[in-house]
Amino acid sequence: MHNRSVKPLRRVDLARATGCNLETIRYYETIGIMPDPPRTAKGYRSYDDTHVRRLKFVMRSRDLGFSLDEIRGLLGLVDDRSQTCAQVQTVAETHLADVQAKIVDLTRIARVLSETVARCTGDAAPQCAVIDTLLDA
Amino acid sequence: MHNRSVKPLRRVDLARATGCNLETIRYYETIGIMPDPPRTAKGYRSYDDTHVRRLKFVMRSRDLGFSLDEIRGLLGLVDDRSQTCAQVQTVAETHLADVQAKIVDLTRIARVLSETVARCTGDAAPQCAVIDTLLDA
DNA sequence: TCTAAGCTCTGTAGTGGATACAGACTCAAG
DNA sequence: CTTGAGTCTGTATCCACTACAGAGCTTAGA
Repeated sequence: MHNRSVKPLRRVDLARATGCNLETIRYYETIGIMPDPPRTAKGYRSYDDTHVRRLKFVMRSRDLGFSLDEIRGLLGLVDDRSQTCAQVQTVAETHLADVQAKIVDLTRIARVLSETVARCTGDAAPQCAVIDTLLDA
Repeated sequence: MHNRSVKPLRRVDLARATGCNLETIRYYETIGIMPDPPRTAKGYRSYDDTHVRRLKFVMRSRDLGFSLDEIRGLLGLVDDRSQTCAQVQTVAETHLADVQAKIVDLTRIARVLSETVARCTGDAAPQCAVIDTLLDA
């Protein structure tokens, strides 16, 4: 195993390494998603590889639509490695069901919208199929 | 034309007639989506049919996922009846494109999630396909 | 007539998930 | 020694609501 010490990362470096917004890092620290990092003598945050990995985990989870609360749960399961798989599976399956419900909703909305827009004349008339749909009970 | 005067509606009556939350009505008034209604001598809001129709319009629009800003635009086009159809069509088409983009996103997310969950053993093992997916770069 | 339920009013705070900005400070390269 | 890029903190803003406190009013029934 190599033992050369690695240069600590500044906040902007962590942001660049992960693609995360600079301010969001601080936000994640205040709400406990990311740990309070060690500080330099002057009070500057000092990150390392573990922070990069954890933040990437958070961002991939957000990208898959997990809420910060769900991510807190997932991180807890990652940190405390016991009985992991079944519990994680439950969280993921619940989330998947939410996502699928949202897709159903949006699909209905898209259908109504495109049917309605299709009835538009598109001219300068004051009458409009979209407005009619929205006005009709 | 009938000319019998109609009993004015209280806030709770408007809420019940439309299915809108009580507080949301006041919110829509403060942000200008709904007009400031006339008041009784004691300062109570007094609504009529026009408010019911307008609020129903707003709620159907929200149901179709239009933002309050988009709804403000649609209401403007409803109120000021000139050149309506083409403009409304543009708003609706833009919104439809947004919705379709969201569906694509969520579909990708659902695919990743279900593929990942399918690899779960579901047992008490500390190793988990979901976590692996989230950890892997 | 009295009472109790059920409304009304206002202002303000909280939600989630960030993002932005002010104002002061520090660090590194040229 | 200057300049630009970074740091720090606290606080405000966004969307679309929702909730609550604490006061006042109205109305139906006993």
